Amino acid sequence: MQLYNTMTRTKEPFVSRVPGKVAMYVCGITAYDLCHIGHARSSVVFDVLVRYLRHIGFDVTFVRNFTDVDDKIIKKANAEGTTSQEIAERYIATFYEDMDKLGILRPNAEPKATEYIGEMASLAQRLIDSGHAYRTPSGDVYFRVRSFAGYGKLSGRDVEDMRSGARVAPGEEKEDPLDFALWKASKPGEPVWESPFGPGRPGWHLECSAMSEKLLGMPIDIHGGGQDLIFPHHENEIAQSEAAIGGEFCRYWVHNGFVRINTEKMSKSLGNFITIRDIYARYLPEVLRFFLLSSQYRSPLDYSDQGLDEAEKGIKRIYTAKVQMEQALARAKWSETKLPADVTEELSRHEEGFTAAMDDDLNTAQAMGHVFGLVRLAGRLMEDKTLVKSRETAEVLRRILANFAVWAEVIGVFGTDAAAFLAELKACRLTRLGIDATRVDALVAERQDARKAKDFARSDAIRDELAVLGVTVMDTPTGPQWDIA
RNA sequence: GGCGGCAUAGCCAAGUGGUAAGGCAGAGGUCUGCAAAACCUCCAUUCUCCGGUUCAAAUCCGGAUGCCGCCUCCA
Repeated sequence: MQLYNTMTRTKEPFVSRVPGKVAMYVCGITAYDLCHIGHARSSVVFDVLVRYLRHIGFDVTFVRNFTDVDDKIIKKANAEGTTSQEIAERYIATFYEDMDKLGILRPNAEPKATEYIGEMASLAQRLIDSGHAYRTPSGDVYFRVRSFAGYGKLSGRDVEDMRSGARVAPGEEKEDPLDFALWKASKPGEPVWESPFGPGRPGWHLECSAMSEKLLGMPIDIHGGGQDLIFPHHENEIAQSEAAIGGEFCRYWVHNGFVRINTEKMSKSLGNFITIRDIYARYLPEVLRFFLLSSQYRSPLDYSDQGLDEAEKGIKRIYTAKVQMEQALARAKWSETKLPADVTEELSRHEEGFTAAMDDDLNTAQAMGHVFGLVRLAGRLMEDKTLVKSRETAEVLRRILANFAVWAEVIGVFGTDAAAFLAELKACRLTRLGIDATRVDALVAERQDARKAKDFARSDAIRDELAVLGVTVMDTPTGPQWDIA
């Protein structure tokens, strides 16, 4: 497959370092607050990448960390009069609740920074020994940015340009304003660990370097995260790791685009974020997942209720088609009517199209187009009163359902039982729209009585009444059914 | 100020040289007592604007305008 590599700014054929195996590391969350839709997007994108790599035959070892020691965690802990550990545990728990519902697979390893303090300290020591880092009188350890020739290669920055930037103020004991902390000397009210350079805590960037080296080995194949991590976080990781190991740290850098709100980046600091829970209060998790996959992962994605409504309709249509196909296949007797030749052609076109789209830098938006292509094809066959009875149609429908099952595994959408999903969706929408199901049932029953009595004026009046409530009634061979308009 | 990205129909969104996927909404039709779902048909001679390269450009180059991101914690 082709993957866009931030390092080279081009799509490249993905070739793993060890044939058949992929070592992948994604920056996880700093556990100090509820996750927002931006976290959801990042999680879904890399979840799909892992699923797809496995689908095409790779043995993927996927590591995603939790940052559980950090300024923001400490600040919150002190504000609440509790420990960093308690704060981190609380938000790791909410992370799992939100992400499990979104269908995010658990990684092979989920290291916490605090579990790898020793590895971090020893990495810092190696950098000191090789002259890439230095201690300050107060006990901090800084990375000497100018000692690493490749600094800036990921983010496309030039060290000289950055140095002249007026906004970089020199730290008290830094040799150079660009240097960044590997170890911070202990301060009152902060968690503290012993180290060869005295008591303190690790700097943020160090954990990913230390943990990926320990858990995956160097170089790793894929390193992922949001675009906002490119600088300084990933740039600093490269500097630390490559200075320490004297070789390449990571082969493919993959970054997802932002979720925006009113065309502005959604972020904690801007305060314009919507939590995943806010969405779950109104929409099914699968609707959110479908929405997040409706555009290519590198493009910005504008959040809107309208976008979620459209995603909801789209996914409903797919599940409705699944139910209809299952029903059509329940037939006992089949005819030998032949299908037009172009049916198989179209089927193959969408099957190949889906794979080609996913192969092309995980183009889920395009892949989804092929899903709908098959939905339409199935609908066309089932609509035709002659073809629907054909044995060949049954074969095509089975093949479409089989494709859907495989694809559902890959993108993590429309894989659950169709009837159950539609029932859940209906319940969700009833709540969201404030519709009283009991009252609707009563009206529908009353209308059915009127219909049996051929009192169509009365039956239509009730239909109108239901329409005002936002409900449409469908008369089926097995009796009336209703749904939200 | 430095670096980078994006601009496709009413809305969302694919498409990186060969003549505009898909979804939502909308219009007409089939079906239906009426509807709904589903299906069929229609819905961008055109891709922000201006130049250029080419037999051929939404796609490449130059310029303009607008929006966004990174340069500080951030998925």
